[in-house]
Amino acid sequence: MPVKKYHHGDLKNALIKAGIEILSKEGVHGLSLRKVAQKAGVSHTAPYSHFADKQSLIAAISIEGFRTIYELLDGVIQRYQGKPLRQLVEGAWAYVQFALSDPAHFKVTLSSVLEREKDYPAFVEMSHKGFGTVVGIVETCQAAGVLRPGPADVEAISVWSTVHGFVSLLLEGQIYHSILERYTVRELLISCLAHVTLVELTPESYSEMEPSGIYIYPAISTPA
Amino acid sequence: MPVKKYHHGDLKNALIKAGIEILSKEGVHGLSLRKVAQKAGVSHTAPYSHFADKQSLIAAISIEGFRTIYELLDGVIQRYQGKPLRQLVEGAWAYVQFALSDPAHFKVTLSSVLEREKDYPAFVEMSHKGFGTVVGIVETCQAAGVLRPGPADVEAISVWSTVHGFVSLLLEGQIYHSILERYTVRELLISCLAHVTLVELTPESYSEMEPSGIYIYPAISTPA
DNA sequence: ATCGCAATCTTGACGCTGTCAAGATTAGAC
DNA sequence: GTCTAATCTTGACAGCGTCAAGATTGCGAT
Repeated sequence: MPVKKYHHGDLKNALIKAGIEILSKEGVHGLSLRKVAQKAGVSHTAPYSHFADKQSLIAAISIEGFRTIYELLDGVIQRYQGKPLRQLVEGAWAYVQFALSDPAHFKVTLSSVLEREKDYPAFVEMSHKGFGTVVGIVETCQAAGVLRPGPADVEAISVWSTVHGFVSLLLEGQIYHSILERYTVRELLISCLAHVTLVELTPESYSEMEPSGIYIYPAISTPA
Repeated sequence: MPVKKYHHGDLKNALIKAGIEILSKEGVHGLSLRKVAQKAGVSHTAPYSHFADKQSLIAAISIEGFRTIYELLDGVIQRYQGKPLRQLVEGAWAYVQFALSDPAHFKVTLSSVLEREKDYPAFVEMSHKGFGTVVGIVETCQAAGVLRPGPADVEAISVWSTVHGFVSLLLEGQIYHSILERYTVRELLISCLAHVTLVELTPESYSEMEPSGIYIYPAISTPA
């Protein structure tokens, strides 16, 4: 633990971390390179030794977002070995949880402030890794008769589109009180997922068989 | 047609129009109040006579986006009277077309740069109107046995989530070449929609019965 | 008709932003 | 121990959103 050196030692990661924190607290609007630098205790141009420009820092933050999603999904797969439907539902739920617990980070990661993804191969790689995990869950579900047969990547797009669309609309306030008064977010998610599954899936039928969910992110209560 | 007066006459709408154009050409990053003002031929603070701040202009631009979506959906309903499945598929397709033809405007409209929607009642009203149209299509489809029975607004969320999620992932580059090489965007959309419908729906079965589609927005070819 | 007011638009300024140029500091290879 | 490249700082610039003050003008009341 160095006290105060000219060379920071691990400034790059410190900047990414500072950026994610500012994003969480102040939203995408409050994220500036100068504030990130200040938070890391360096001058306002120090970031340029590690990032070509602001976009490049944002790309790094997006990568961390995808890494989080990947790790959440991977954790779900481990936790529900041999239970394809649970992997599907809880994987989707973990995705929603992440989005609701850190909306700004989620938006930056997937609703991307980031143009020209092609310039950031590390970003592409990590997002591929995340998609690959979804495909894996889909394949497991197909083998178990939970999802339709067919090309797993195409099926994965349908599944991911549903979940991602739902959480996007939710974050953008496009799902209104008149609905959120009657149903919890989890029930609505399951209602969406019920369309893609071959087996019967309702909030009631699923909740009967589910254990108390333990998640990294605290449950977000439905706004009244 | 006034030539050049001190008072513009219809500056508010001119600013909205200029904003949408800049958005289309330069993306959300290139949208600044000063540039919008310049494009409308007024000084850099003139917009403040019509909009409280930048957010307020963006809200107006979002409203126009929702209006466009609403009109597209309404046009589809008119064009396919008595054909619920077509209303569903072509409505979704129109949504995708708008998003692909003007990604920045679509993103601003629905992936919203706009926080605190509550401060913009006109925005809320127009987005409600759009959602109401979706609910209408859903009800028609339910009556025809094309969609599952149940609360139409909940079903509408599932449908809209699927379509919106698909187009969002597409715009963010999250649907990869390995898939887009094999399928057109329209086929992938229909594949997603097939999950929500009760009737059989495949790109092949649907395309056999579809007329050559005429749309306001030109078809976007699938990137090779 | 014109007076006066309120709406509209301009000029000027402020602090904040991303980015570039030039120089200071230091870690690590030889 | 010296040299070099990586790292960080200081200073500057234009563009941004926004506020304050003042100029211009359309329009209703008189």
